[in-house]
Amino acid sequence: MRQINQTAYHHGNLRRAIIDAALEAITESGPAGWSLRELARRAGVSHAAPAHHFGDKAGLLTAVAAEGFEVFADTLERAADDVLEVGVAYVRFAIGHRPYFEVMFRPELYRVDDPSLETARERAAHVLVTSGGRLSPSPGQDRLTTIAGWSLAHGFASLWLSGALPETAHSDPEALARSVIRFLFGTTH
Amino acid sequence: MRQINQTAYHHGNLRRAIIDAALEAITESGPAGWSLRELARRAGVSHAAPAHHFGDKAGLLTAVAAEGFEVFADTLERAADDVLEVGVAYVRFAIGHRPYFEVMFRPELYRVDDPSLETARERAAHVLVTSGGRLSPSPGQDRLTTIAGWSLAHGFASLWLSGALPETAHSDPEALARSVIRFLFGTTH
DNA sequence: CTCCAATCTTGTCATCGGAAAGATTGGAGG
DNA sequence: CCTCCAATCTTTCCGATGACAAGATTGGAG
Repeated sequence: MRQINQTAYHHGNLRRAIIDAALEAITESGPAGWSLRELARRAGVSHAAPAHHFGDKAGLLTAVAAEGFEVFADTLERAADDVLEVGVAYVRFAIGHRPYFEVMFRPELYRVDDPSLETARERAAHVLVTSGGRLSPSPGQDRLTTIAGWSLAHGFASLWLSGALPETAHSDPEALARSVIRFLFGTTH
Repeated sequence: MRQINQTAYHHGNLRRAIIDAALEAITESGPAGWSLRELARRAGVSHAAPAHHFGDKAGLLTAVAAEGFEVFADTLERAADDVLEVGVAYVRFAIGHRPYFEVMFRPELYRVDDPSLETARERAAHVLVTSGGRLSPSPGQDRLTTIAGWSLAHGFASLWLSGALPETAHSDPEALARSVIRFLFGTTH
């Protein structure tokens, strides 16, 4: 059993500590408003310690995005029974796990060909495509339905996060998202 | 009449040159993948010259966002006759003026309380709200319709720009956007 | 023609990302 | 129990950056 004390040469779980610090920092000032050195300071290690685990800044953000896509896929899969709730779950993830979301859909920040990241991303995409198919009025419109639902959920989440939506921001975003989705895809579900 | 030569102490139109350089740089590597000093080099001036016109990096991005919202508002207003085309115009702007779009909806990058920026942003919002009202099935659903249409257009544009949409990316995004919008809001317009 | 204010340059500082080289230590294998 | 290796972390260094201060240049109003 490791003791967690301040003088230990080995941190014990630096990788996790740095990712957590990154999530906090992203929450506070976005995916670009902080430095690797600051995260190292927060974790109580030297400024070069993170490099061992992540290589560089893009490596760290790759780890963040990969973790994000896994939580994302889990969230969507749990909601997959009720098709309309998949869209709500999409919004719930974006708002409830904002720092992940803000990295995931900014591919210039990380390495998109990371294997574990790709796996989780495809898992999430599969739920979206399946839901789109089940919601489609005719087999020929599966693709259109998927893109429409995806765009709606993604757009609502992005606009809400950026604060672009009007006074709306003060109310419950998840409930509002549910209203919007049912408004467009029918209320009979 | 000023001569534009390489040895002139005064650039002549540095403000515009720096903004143009910023738009190019953002196109190449996103809103964070460049430095003020690099823009100064591209414009052929010293590294401190931009500061006189914009103060700091946030000041430059404020100018970019303000200009973007003006072009944006113009684009939407021109399409305002056909309600469904407002959504298409939204997507056309995002893809045709990508560097503007990538800054505009990232408020942590600039000063959101800039007066000229606020004016243009409200002008754009007005077109969206008006279109939502005209598309709404009943007066009580004006707000929901506006948010739905806005989310759909914004989400489609964002996903297309981030490359998240499937093989779709190879086809004509504007036509695809039109299909998606008509799919959800009816084809009778 | 003069002179001021806008514009641009030079110089400086703390900080950053990244790389190199060395120190420490947990734990596998003898 | 001991040794030693590989993973982990530190120290040191470099070029580049954003921001600021002080000084140089010049267009154009009067």
